[in-house]
Amino acid sequence: MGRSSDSRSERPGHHGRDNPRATGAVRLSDVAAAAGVAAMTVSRALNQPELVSERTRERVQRAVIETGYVPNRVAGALASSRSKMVAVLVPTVAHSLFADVVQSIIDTLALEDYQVLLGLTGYQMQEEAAVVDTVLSRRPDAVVVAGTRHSETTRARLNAARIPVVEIWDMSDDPLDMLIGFSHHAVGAAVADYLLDCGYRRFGQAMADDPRSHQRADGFNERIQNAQEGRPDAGIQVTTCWADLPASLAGGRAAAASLLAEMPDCEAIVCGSDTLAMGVMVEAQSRGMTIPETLAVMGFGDMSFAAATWPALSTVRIDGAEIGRLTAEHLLKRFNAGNPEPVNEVLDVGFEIMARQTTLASRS
Amino acid sequence: MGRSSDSRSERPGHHGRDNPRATGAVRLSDVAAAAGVAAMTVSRALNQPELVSERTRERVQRAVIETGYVPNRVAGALASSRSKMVAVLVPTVAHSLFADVVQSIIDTLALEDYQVLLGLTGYQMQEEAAVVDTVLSRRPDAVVVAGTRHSETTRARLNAARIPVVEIWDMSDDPLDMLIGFSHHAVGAAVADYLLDCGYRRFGQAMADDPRSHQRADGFNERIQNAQEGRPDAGIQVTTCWADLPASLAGGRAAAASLLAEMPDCEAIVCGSDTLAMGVMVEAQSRGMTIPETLAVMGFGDMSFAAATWPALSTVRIDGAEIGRLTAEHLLKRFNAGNPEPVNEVLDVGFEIMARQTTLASRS
DNA sequence: AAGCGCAATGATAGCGCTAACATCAGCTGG
DNA sequence: CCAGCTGATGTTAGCGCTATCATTGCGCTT
Repeated sequence: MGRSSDSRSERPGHHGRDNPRATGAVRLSDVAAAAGVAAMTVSRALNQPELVSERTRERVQRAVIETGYVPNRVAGALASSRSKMVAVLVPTVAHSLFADVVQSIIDTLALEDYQVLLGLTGYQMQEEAAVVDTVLSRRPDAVVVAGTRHSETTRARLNAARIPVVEIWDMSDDPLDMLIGFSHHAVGAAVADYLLDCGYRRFGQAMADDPRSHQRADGFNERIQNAQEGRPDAGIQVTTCWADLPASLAGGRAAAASLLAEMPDCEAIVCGSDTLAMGVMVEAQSRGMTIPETLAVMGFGDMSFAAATWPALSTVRIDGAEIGRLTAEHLLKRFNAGNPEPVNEVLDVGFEIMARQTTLASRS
Repeated sequence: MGRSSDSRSERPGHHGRDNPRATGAVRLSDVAAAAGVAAMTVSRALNQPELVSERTRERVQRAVIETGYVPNRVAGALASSRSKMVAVLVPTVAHSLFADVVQSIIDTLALEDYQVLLGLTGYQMQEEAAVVDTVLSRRPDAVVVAGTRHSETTRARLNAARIPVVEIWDMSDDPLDMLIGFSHHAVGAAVADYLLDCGYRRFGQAMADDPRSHQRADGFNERIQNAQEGRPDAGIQVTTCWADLPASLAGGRAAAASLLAEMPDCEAIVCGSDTLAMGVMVEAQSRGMTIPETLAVMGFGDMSFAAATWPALSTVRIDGAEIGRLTAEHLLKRFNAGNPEPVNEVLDVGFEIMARQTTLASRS
């Protein structure tokens, strides 16, 4: 059975690598030659194995290992117009909330061999527009973007791309396509309800100066307004301090100092993030104020350290991993259904108030 | 000056979009037609504007806006074998240390319009090998990978790719190419020196069970060994407890409980991360132990909350953002130099012991 | 035995871009 | 007055893969 490669004049020793534009890497055709089949058969054996006989599949597999072939998905994507990439755009990843979402999206998409192109938008719309253009030039199969407030250009470009788009982390009545998030406005309102219920009346707000924090502040303020309209003599007061981005512990300390200067008898400070809340606590404790007796503190995010501060931080829990998982699962479903049409669906994953020790449930 | 498009029989109304494989998106040739130049000229106007006359450049610019053209970099990458993508592989992004590095890499690379393909390797070598193969199939212009311990396949594949590789976050004498990080072993030794210096003798270790933590533990133990050889009667003891991944507050509590059970008179607990350290503190405080008087605690990472715990956590500071920036800058330099040859260089960015309140500088 | 369906494989023609070379006008200098 | 250069632009031929259609061989029906 010695194989006779005698009369094959096609292969003159070097593998056609005399072309100056070739990359030098092993190609599909090299594997095909090694396996003694056509290039197309190798492509199928790798991408739709069920269409290839077992015998051939094995031969191809062996040839792949033998040649050390690493598929070129750039070429594949061009030919098939499916890139198996999902662009994920978040303001920052150096913040555990978004990091959780990203981690969970990547993990879930990896199950079906999709990869993530990560773009950081900062907190500015203009930056977002630029990043959207850049990632769309990679022809991703879908885009995940944090937030619902986009510039007109951004919306137009995303629509023109005719790929699934998932907006996350916010609520909106008018999604571009799929929307998975929670209402920041509702969070603010729920926090207001909770604290009013506890009996607090004189509030400080230490918020980061980004759109989502503004929504939560609005929700909070509206609910406070309502409460006041009911009983004009309730004596409810709110003072707000906007901290610079990115939200930091130092920013929280500064905000607390400013709030306490303006409103020395402040009873509770509502914070835009757990990090700011920690800063507030440090500042208060450094002034000898006891928490929660003299000053209550409320965070946002339920970051890993929140349960471990002393006293343990009351906060609002958001399940970023869940948002990420749902997002990825939705996309995989869409991909497999082969339907790029917008679904115009909204999924509210909600939130949870974690009443711990920095707020007093009933201060008589 | 009405332009006469009379005798041009080439364009029959529809723009050649009858081809079933065309994506329907605006192409370079559409822009070229709109601008009245050749496709190649548009390509140059966008990518090497200095080669095109100002008049033409402006006309092209106008045509791009008019048509809403978004370049197809998949095709561009295939044709030029430069993808303008950098693959970044880290164990996880849901950990502020790595998140800082990733953030900083993305931000810096964005300056020259490079994008990041993010891969998560978990903490397992096998996973890493799979992820490396997947990302290499996208033909990135460089790979950044956390860690220096790779499987043989991984090393072979990275070498075969003939692109710059930067290993980060660890030290090694034998880098694949560029290496930017710090020595975990040295961190362990430095922590041991510091704590011995403070006067501590009976140590617990609460470490996460990953390779880097092992290196730090080894460094710590070796230094302790040395100290003991000098004076055999010093009475130095070390007990170690390995916590499950991912490192969590709860894991820290459990580890502390286990260590204190085994070594009730433990004086100081060295932790694999700030998160574990917080868990240890919570557990200790819940038992009424005072920190640092009864029990000292040392963290690792100097995460944002470390300075804000009560008492403030002594820890080891790593500048992830700096590592990321240096990595990205090195790569940009390599890209511009057009040199894919390995440089075999090692850059140690070091670390800093942050002595705060959970350790006592001189007890006794 | 002819006809059909089906599974497996092959040949061909692009995907949308850019490298490499070709062309062409305008200009210089001997 | 034309070879020789320079700068701007055009033409051609792929990059390495996959969609699509064509081909082949085999078993089954009637």
